[in-house]
Amino acid sequence: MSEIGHNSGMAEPVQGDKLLSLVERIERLEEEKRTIVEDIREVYGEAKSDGYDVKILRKIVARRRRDANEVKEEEAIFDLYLQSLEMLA
Amino acid sequence: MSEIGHNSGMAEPVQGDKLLSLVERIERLEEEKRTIVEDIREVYGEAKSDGYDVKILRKIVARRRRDANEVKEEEAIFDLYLQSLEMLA
Amino acid sequence: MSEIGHNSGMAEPVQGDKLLSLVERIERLEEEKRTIVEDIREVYGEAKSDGYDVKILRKIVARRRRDANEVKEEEAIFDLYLQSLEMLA
Amino acid sequence: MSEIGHNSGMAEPVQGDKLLSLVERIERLEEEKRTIVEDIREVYGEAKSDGYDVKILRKIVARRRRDANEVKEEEAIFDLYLQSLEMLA
DNA sequence: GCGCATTGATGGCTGC
DNA sequence: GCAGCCATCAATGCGC
Repeated sequence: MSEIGHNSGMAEPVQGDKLLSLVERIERLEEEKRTIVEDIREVYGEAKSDGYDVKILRKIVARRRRDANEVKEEEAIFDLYLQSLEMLA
Repeated sequence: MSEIGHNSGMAEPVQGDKLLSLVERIERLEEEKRTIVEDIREVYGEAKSDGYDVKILRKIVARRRRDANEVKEEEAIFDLYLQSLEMLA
Repeated sequence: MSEIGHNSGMAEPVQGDKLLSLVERIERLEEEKRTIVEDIREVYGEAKSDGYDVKILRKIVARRRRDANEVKEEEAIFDLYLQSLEMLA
Repeated sequence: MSEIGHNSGMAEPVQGDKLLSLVERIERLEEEKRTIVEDIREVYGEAKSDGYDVKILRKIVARRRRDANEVKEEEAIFDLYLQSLEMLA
């Protein structure tokens, strides 16, 4: 077989383009990501012109993110307990 | 004035919510970004199940990105040279 | 044990000073680094007084560095491909 | 004149090599810098094998650096005051 | 004082 | 499953 990628199935159309397709999907997504990142930067820029201290603002956002994660963490543990209890029931 | 942020203009409604508004816009964008990042991971995962070597695939993507950047870079340098020359004119 | 750091061996003299020793070695190296960085800045300064456009000069240096890295990169990718092929053998 | 760089003086030997010379001096210094950076990394690695928490260690070093800078800062201000006083003397 | 370039830190991925 | 590595992202410092 001339393709890289094991291709365990049989009889596939356009199979040779799979790699290119994957690459292009990734590149498309990376492009979107880049856009978002720029948008975020712009919001920080706007905050700055509003007189906010960007560095502190970043810390606030990071803190809230961390707090949110901790909440999820707690819930995950809580769920684990629940499951454990259910197993014993 | 009781607000952080200099607020050089006058008579703004809901002005105290500006900070919160900024934070929430950022958080919204970060959420979108997280989604994209997950999508990218999924595509790599799909590539893997197709039998592609993810590590190499990443290198390929990185390489193409670098090539594209290089083109831009070249143009930037070219422009710089032009500017330098104009200064001497 | 009263020390931070596990210290799995036995019978060490001055063992409590290990942390300080590490910190000081790092600081010494950082000092050296700072010197080098200043030297580099000075060379750019000299270039500037010679009439060279520092911004462009930096680009040139960066470019040469990148080219060198690219060679290494190519070799790395080449090796990766080899590995992938060996796995299929 | 065929050189970039104004070269305001006169009659210089090897003048065309000035650019290359500058670039090479910079590259030499960057190489040294890279070595130092590696050395620093190694010390952190050693600290790690000694059981120290690298992240915290970095914070300690950063803190001490900051403190040292602040001392210098103070001294600089102090010197400024001195100068000011001398001017009035 | 701002923007840019470098440098340091964090988090995810890979290989043992 | 965890440690080491790499890539990304924030932060500091410099030059204009």
